[in-house]
Amino acid sequence: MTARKLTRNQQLVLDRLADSSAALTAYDLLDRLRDEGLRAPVQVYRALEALGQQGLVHRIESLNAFVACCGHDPHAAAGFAICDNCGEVTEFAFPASEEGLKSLAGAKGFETRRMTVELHGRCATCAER
Amino acid sequence: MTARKLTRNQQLVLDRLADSSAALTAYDLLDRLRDEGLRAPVQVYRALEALGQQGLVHRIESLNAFVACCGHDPHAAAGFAICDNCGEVTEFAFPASEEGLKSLAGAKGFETRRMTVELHGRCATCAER
DNA sequence: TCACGAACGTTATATCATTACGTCCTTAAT
DNA sequence: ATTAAGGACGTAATGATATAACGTTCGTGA
Repeated sequence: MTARKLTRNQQLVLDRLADSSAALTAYDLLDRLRDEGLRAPVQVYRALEALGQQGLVHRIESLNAFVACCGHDPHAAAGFAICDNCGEVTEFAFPASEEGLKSLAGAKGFETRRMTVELHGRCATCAER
Repeated sequence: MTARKLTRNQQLVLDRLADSSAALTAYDLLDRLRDEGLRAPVQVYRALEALGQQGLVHRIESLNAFVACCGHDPHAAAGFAICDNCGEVTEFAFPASEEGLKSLAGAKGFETRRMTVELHGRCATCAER
C-alpha cells in the first residue's frame, strides 16, 4: 500500500524536494514549478498532502515547510535536525527513545498518534564557524 | 533573570493562556482581549515573544498556537501531549531522553540549540471513547 | 528634568493555507 | 464502445497566521 503511482504534479513536487537539502515552503515549490505550468498554491498543497499520506514527504512544523523523506519505514517516527544557519535539514530515525517518549505521555493515559520532534541548531559544517 | 515584571499586555496574554487548557492562537488571544483595548495582532505577538523569552509561554508549532508554560525549568526541553479531539495540551518535562536525542543528532556533529517535541493523539478522557 | 530605551498603537503588507466550483481523465461495469 | 463514478485537476477567491515600518508614549536612571 505504500507504493502508489504518483501523478504528474506529485512527481514534480517530490522531485523538487528531493533536489533540495533545505526544507521548501509550498510557495517555494510553486515558484520552482511555474515553468511546468503550475499556477496556484492549492496545486502544490494537494500534491504535498498526497505525498505526506504515502510517507514520502514530511512537514517541518516549525518552518511551515516540507522535506522529502529519505525512505525509512514511513510509520516510524522521525526527527529532524535543522540548521538555522544554512537551512540544511537532516532526518534521523528514532529507535529507542520513541517508546520512551510515548510511554512518558502514555503513563497519564495519553494515546499517541503522531509525534513531532524537531531539533534546531547548527549542522556540523555551520557549527565550525 | 527569570523574573522580570510583566507589562500590562504581557500579563493579559499570559492570563488568558493560563486560563485555557487548550492552546490558543494569537488571533484567539486577540479576540479575547478586545475588551481590554487590544486591536492589532502585533500587540499579541509582541507579548508572546517577550513571554517566550522568559520561558513563560511555549509555541506549539504544529498548531500555530501557544500555551502557558507550567513552570518547569525554563531551559529544560518540554514535550507536549496534544489531544486532537478536545484540544487539551499537557506539558511534560524531558528527563532522560533529551540527552539521548541530542546525542543522536550530535553524533553527526549537529549542535542542538532548540528542540521541539510534540505528541498528537487523544488524551485519557477522549481516548475512552 | 531630561535623555534613552522599551513598549506601545496604528496601518499596511507579507506569508501560509483552504474553500468552492466546475472540468477532465481514468477505470471498471455494462 | 458506452457510460457512470471517483479522483485529480485548474481557477478564483478568501481565510488564517505573522511581520514591517512608523511615529508616539512611558518608565527609569543620570
